[in-house]
Amino acid sequence: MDTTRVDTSLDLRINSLQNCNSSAMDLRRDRGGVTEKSREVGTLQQDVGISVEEFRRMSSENKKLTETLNVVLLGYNALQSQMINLAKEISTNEAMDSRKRKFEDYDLELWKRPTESMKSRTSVAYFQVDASDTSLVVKDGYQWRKYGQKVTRDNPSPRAYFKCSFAPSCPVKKKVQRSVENPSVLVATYEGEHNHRCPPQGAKPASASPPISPSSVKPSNPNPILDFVRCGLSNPAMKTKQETEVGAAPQFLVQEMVSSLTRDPNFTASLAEAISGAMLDRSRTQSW
DNA sequence: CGGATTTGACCGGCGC
DNA sequence: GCGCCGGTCAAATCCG
Repeated sequence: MDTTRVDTSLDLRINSLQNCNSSAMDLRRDRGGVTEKSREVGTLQQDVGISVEEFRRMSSENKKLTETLNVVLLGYNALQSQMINLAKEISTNEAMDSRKRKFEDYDLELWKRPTESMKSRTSVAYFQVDASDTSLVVKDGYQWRKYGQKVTRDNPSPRAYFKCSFAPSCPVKKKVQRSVENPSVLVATYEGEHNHRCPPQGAKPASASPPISPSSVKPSNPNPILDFVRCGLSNPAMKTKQETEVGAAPQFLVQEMVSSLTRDPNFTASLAEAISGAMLDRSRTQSW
């Protein structure tokens, strides 16, 4: 985008304002004398004429800028739809086992229907812990009762199963397992929604810190996993961090997709080409 | 002693 | 039908 034009117009606006101000000051200073006044009126008329002309020029520039912005927005929308189509293709065509495929279809569904999916009952959170810490306890504001532990096939570290301590009145469950990629990270999968507020903090010691950003956990993960925490909102100690994650869930998904796409040199080149092409076409058709 | 945790057994879904 | 696997149950054990 041609930013120099914007800067010029702004400067002109400032200069014209300065002219007006100085003229008004001069008028106040030279109250006596008709010839002085008539000379001043002539100067003011000149200033007004210049200002109207500048105003027209600025309006014209604004119009051009608005049109350019529309072109950029159209390109953005086209790229966004291409991104969604690409995500669909990847999820359906890639050769992977059925479980992983199901998971990605679920992710795609989240992408397509974010508002409905945000109401879904499964969520994932990541907790930074000491790699030597073998306990699978995370500090998420709620009290849990462990009811099982299993070693799963895809992860050598055991998976712990927890129920909310308010069960059976509260049906929420969670699974906690150490990340395969990063042993110092616990992955907590929550199922269901709490129908009560968080118990007071300090009731039960826990080893892990509050949830952390997944982008700092899985920098090499090419497949973004929806990460948000719905519980703990009523707990002031947890509120700031977790509210951020809840609100930023769709934003995080977008950021992950953008970052994974920008890691792709082909996509970056295509994007740069598309934008520069659009800009060049625009500048050719417009008489700047 | 009561609540929480551990751990082996059991169950159901799914693929072959 | 069988085996695999994830999830759950429940008796045993631990701990404050």
